[in-house]
Amino acid sequence: MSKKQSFHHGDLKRVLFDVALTLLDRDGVDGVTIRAVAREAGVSHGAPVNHYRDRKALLTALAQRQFETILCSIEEGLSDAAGGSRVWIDVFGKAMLDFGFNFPNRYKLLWRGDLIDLQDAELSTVMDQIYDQLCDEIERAMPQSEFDRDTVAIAFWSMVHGYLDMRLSGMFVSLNDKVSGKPRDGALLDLFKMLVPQTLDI
Amino acid sequence: MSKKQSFHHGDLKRVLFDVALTLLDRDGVDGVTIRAVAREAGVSHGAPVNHYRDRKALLTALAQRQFETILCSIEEGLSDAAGGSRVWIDVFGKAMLDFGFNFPNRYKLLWRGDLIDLQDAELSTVMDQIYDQLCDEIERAMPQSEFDRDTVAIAFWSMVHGYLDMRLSGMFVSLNDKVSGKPRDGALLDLFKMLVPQTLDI
DNA sequence: TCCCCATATTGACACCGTCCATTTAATAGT
DNA sequence: ACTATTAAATGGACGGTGTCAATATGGGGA
Repeated sequence: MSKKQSFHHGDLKRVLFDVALTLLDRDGVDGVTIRAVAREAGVSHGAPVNHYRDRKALLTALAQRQFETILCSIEEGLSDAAGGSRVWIDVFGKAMLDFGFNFPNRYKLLWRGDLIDLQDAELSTVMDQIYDQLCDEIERAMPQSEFDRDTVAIAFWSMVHGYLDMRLSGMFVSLNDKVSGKPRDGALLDLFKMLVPQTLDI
Repeated sequence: MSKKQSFHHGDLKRVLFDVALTLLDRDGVDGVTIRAVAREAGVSHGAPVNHYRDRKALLTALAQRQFETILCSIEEGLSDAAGGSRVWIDVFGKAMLDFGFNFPNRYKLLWRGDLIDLQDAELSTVMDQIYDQLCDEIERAMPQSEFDRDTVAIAFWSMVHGYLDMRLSGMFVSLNDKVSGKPRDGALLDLFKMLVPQTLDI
């Protein structure tokens, strides 16, 4: 049996993870500090090191889990709407945009290469899975085109991520006032969806 | 005349700015700390507050200057290559990509909405100038299209920024190995350039 | 039952940003 | 020319952070 549970605190690792996620949502990544997490979990500031080597390891675990969630959301969307050739744009786009707008702090963490460990095996695995899935769908949708899958995938992901990053960092708000509420969430996807098929002969 | 120069240190404000920029390039934004800048400038850690209210003010000044540089680069590019209807894609794209790859730490600072003051008047002014210039060129290139200027501008800027952000944060490197050196710098621009004119009837 | 060892505690160190009282010295006013 | 004003620089303090090391604790395997 051996419930793999420590002595002092049930399993502290899970508690630390959950607390960290709560703090991330509430205070942003700056609020996810080793000491704050420990405080909120009711343990001393030195306790977490037994479960997460350092802050970067904790944040990496958080990020990895979020990528997993996104991947699930994508797979779910793909299986639901199996069909048309341009579905991948909606599925991937919706998965990313929904996640980003619903959990801005979690989304922003995903791209803080300075705070998470990009060499982490589990993290890069799930990122690869998302990217490969995207490429597969593109390949399936347009077998032969003048641009290879990678270029289309990167262009698409770049646009979606760039849009989210600019929106979530508050840049658009401070740009021209005209832009503030301008881009209907799906506008960019509509644009990309109309652009790609016509030129890349799907 | 009153050369507007302080007593102890020539003009410390300029020195602080220059030192901060050097540290930014060398150590990233995390290295641009009030105390480090003061140390490098040879003054006490309390001195900078007389010229920059706090760290955010210093970083905002840095960011504002970089946007100015980019704007100049764009205007220069536009006046040089006055002509074709798709020039704006190359000019804006090249300006952003060149700046981003040449000064990755400076570029990344521009989008750290948590570290700079987005309400700053001078900062938002120059950001508006860049955005307006982009919209003007789009308007000039395609007077009537089904998508308004703002949508095209945001789509384009989103793609360029997203690409840069993902490259500079090291994400692509850790993604699929196939992607590592894959996207030739101009590939995305070529893609966008080929996409837009065909659909949006320039 | 007893001992081992993973886990938790506590304290230390070196940073950081920010505020404060104090000292400095350049300039303005007489 | 001398003084008063005032902006600018100093040094110390406070509370916060990450990380490390020494110590205490107690559950499970022998």
